[in-house]
Amino acid sequence: MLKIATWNVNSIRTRLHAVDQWFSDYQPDVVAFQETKVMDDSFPYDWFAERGYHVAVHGQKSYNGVATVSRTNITQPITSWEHWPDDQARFLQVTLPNDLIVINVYVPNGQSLDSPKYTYKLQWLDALLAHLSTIDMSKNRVVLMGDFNIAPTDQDVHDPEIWQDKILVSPEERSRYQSICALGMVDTYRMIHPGSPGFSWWDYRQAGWRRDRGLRIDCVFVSEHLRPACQTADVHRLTRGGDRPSDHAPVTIELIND
DNA sequence: ATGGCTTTATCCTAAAGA
Repeated sequence: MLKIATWNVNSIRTRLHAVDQWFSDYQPDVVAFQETKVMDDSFPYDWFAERGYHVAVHGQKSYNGVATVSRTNITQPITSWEHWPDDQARFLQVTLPNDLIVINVYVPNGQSLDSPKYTYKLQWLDALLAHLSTIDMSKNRVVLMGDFNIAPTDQDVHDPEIWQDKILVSPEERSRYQSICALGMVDTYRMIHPGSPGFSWWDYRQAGWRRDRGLRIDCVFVSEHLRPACQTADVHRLTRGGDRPSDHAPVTIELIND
């Protein structure tokens, strides 16, 4: 059994105490981090090496940054797309033993519907879709996970009226989310918990956590080929109530026969 | 109507996040 997680930590160096607590509790095998906010040469490699994890990073200064850690060896890291070069560190694909492809994404936030950052977000998602379309999801073992910055439906939003016409819930964003599914990828949390909100993010402001005003924007997809192997998916929301927490909680799946 | 909180850096003010 393989324990796989995605977690937007909002600075890996500032959050190492929370990472330490959660790794001790859950003992994950593979973790995709987003918003590491650190250049590659300053990543806390030693912390992970001491605990038996291999590390692949794609970082940048101050903003963004993704990293994938695994108890097993990591090969074939890919950090950019030839068809759409991106100067922000938001994508990291690696291969694990048994030809398991693990794709870690930090989808742009977009800021607001009238912002140039929104245009960039939609273009970024189209580039991701172009990349995913080159992989046959019915034949390959693929995990796609990260902070998608999209609440796929109103079920994933604490108060859809408040979020009406805001970023993260627009038809254009949701359409691209559906396009990921149409390529043969399964939204694991929603498959296993069709009736639970499954919020993974709560605003630091307005007592968002205490009032449970959250969104489900962090997701683990598996390829159709892997669907039978995934029978467990969870949001580890208690991390959000810990000491100096990230505003995102880890989202996990467990794969059997691995 | 605005901002609330948290992090980083060109560090006490601004930008970005969602």
